[in-house]
Amino acid sequence: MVSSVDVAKLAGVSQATVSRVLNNPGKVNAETLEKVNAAIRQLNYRPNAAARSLVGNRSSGKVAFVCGPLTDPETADAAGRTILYLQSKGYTSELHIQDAEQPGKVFDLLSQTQAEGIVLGPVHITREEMQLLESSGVPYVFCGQDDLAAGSSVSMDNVAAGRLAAEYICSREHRFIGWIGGSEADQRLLDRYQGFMEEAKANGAEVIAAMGEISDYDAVMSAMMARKDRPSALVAATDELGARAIDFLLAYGYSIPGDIHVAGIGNSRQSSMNYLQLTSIGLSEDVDIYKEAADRLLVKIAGEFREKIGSILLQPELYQRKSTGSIE
Amino acid sequence: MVSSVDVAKLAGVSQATVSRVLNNPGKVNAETLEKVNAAIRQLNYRPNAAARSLVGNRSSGKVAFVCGPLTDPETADAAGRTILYLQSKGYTSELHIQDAEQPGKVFDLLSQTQAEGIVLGPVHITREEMQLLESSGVPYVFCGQDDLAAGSSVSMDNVAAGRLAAEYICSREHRFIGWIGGSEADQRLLDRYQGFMEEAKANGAEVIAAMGEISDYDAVMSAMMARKDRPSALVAATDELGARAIDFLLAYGYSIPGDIHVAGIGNSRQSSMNYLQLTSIGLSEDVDIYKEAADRLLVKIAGEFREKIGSILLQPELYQRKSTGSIE
DNA sequence: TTGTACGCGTTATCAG
DNA sequence: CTGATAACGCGTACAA
Repeated sequence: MVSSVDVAKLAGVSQATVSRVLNNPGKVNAETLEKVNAAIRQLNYRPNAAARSLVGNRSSGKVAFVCGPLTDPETADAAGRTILYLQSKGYTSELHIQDAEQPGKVFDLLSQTQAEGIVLGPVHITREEMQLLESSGVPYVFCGQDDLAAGSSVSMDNVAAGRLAAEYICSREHRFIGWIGGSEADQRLLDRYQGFMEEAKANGAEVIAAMGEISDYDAVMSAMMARKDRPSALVAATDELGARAIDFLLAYGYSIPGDIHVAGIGNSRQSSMNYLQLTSIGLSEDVDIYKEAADRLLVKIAGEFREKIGSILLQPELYQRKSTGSIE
Repeated sequence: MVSSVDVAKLAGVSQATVSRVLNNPGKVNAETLEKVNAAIRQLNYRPNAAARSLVGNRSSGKVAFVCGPLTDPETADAAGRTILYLQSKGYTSELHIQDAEQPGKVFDLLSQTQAEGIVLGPVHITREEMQLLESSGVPYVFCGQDDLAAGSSVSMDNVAAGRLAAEYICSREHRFIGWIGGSEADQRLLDRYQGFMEEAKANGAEVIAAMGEISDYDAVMSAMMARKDRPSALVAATDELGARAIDFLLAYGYSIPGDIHVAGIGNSRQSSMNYLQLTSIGLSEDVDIYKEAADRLLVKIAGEFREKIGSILLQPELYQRKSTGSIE
C-alpha cells in the first residue's frame, strides 16, 4: 500500500505537506503543490480512510441495511429508498442480504461492520441474534416489521393487515380461502398469517395454508389448486407472492377474477399496475416508512444518550382492485 | 468514544489484555476474561474498526456496486445477485445509487470509499469521471454496459439488441414505431437507441422517439399517442419501461396486442410473467453476467499485476410473447 | 498468563 | 509556508 510518506519522499517534502495538499491546498505554495500532486498521480496514491477516521475521530459515514433478496420488488424498493435517502444525508450504505439457506450468516458479517447504525428491513432474526445486536451497542432501527425487543421500529401493523385481509375476503362471501405464506423465516409474513388466521376463524371460513420457499412455488400452488375443494380466493402474504400466484393461475388457464379471486398484502407499486390490478392491503404510497426509519436511526446515531425512541405502528388500508372483482 | 484503554482501566488490566479477550479469548485466564467482559458490557464498548484495519493492514473486504434506482426490477436483480454472490465470497458490498438529478454525485462518495474494487452496473459515467476512476487505481469492472475505456466489462451487446428489436418489429410490418427511451443519462439505453435507429432506418420505418426521465412518463406517453399518426408498435429501451407503457396503454383503453404492439429490451423476469407477457430482446435467464463480472473483479483484486482482462459482449436473442401478438 | 512498547496512515498543533 | 511531532485505537512481537 502506498502511503503519504511514499508520496512525500518522491516529492521531496515532508509527509505533513502532503497532508496539507490534500486537505488545505490553499495553504501551500503553488510550486510544491504541483510537485506533490505529480507524485500523487505517479504513485496512484489514495488516502487511507481508516487512518483518516482514526485521527479525526470522525464518523465512518456508513450505515448498514439488512434485508431479504432484492428479487422481491417491495424489498428492492425499501432498500433503494433508504439508501438514496441516506446518501442525500451524506451516508454510504452497505447492503447485507439475508440468504434463505443460511439466514444467520448475514449477522456474522454484520457484526464486523464499522457502520454507525443499522436499518433492519424485513429479515428473520432470532432472539439470540437480537441479543447480540443489542449488546453490540450499535444503534439500530427496525423497518417493516415490529421490533422483537422494545427498541424502535417503523412498520405497518402486519397482524392488522392479515386481519383486514381476512375480513375483506370473508365479506365477499368466500368460505374456502387459500393462504400463500412464503418463507417461514420472515417475521412479517408470520405476523400477517397470524392476523389472517384469527380473523378467518372468527368468520367461520376454512383456510388452506401453504407456506414454503419461493423456489417450491409451483409445487405449492399446484398442490393447492389440485384439491377437490379448491379455494375460491387466494390471499398472499406479499404482493410479490400474489403476483406470482396470478402468473401461475393464468398459466393453468384460470381467469381472474372470473374463476378465482386473489389479494396480496403490501400495496406495492406493482400491485396497482393496470396489467396486474392486484387488490392489496397496505399503506398509502405517500407514507414513506423508510425515510422515517432512516431519520430515527440518524437521531439515534447523533444522540449522545441512548434515548428510548418509541415505535410507530401504522394501520393498513384496503385497496380494492380487479383481482377481487372490484372495479377501481 | 470509549476505547479499549478505558475498558482496560475499568477492568484493572492492560490494554493488550483487552485486545486478547477480543481476538484470542482462549489465551486468557477465565477470571480476567470475565472481568474484562464485564467492563466491556458496562461501558458499551465497541472495537473501532478503523483502527483495526489500520494496524492489521488487512483488506477491507468491501466492494462497491454502483447502479441506478432499484425501482427498476432489472437493476434490483443485478444488485441483488452481485451482492449475494460477493457475500458468499466473504465480501461486504456497499451500494451506491445514482440519482437522476445529480448523476455525478455518486462518484464523489465513491471516490472516498475504502472498497477494494468496484462493480459498475448500468450508470451514466462521463469520460472525465472515467479518468478519475481509472487513475484512482481501484480495480473495477463494468457490468451491463460496455466499458468506455478499454477496461473489462461483461455485458449484453446493447447496440445489437436495439438492432434486433428494430429488425423484428419491422418484420411484423410495422411502419410507424414509437421508441420509449428512458433517461438519456444511461449509456445502455443510448446504445440500444443507436442500434434501433440504425436498423429501423435501414428498413425504411419511421420512428417517433421519446426520451425522458421516468417522472415525466405519463406526459411522454400521452404526447406520443396523441399524434394523428400514432405508432402501431412501441419498443421500450428496457422491460420496465415496456411494462409502464403497457400500464399506460391499458389505462387509456388500448388493448394489447389488439390495438398496439409493445416490446421491451432486457428479457427480465417480469417480462415473462403471464399477466404481462412482454416480448423482449435479451439474454437467456441462465446467463448470469453479474456472477461473471464479480468473478472478474475478484481476479483483478487478487492479482498483483494489473492484468488486462478482456471484455465479454454477449449476443441477445428474441423472446416473443403476447404483447406483440405472438402466442408463446 | 500478562504487561510493555511499537507501528499502522493520517490529521493537527506547534515551532521554525 | 514548511517540517517535526504528538495523538487516534488497536494488534502483536517480545519480555517478564
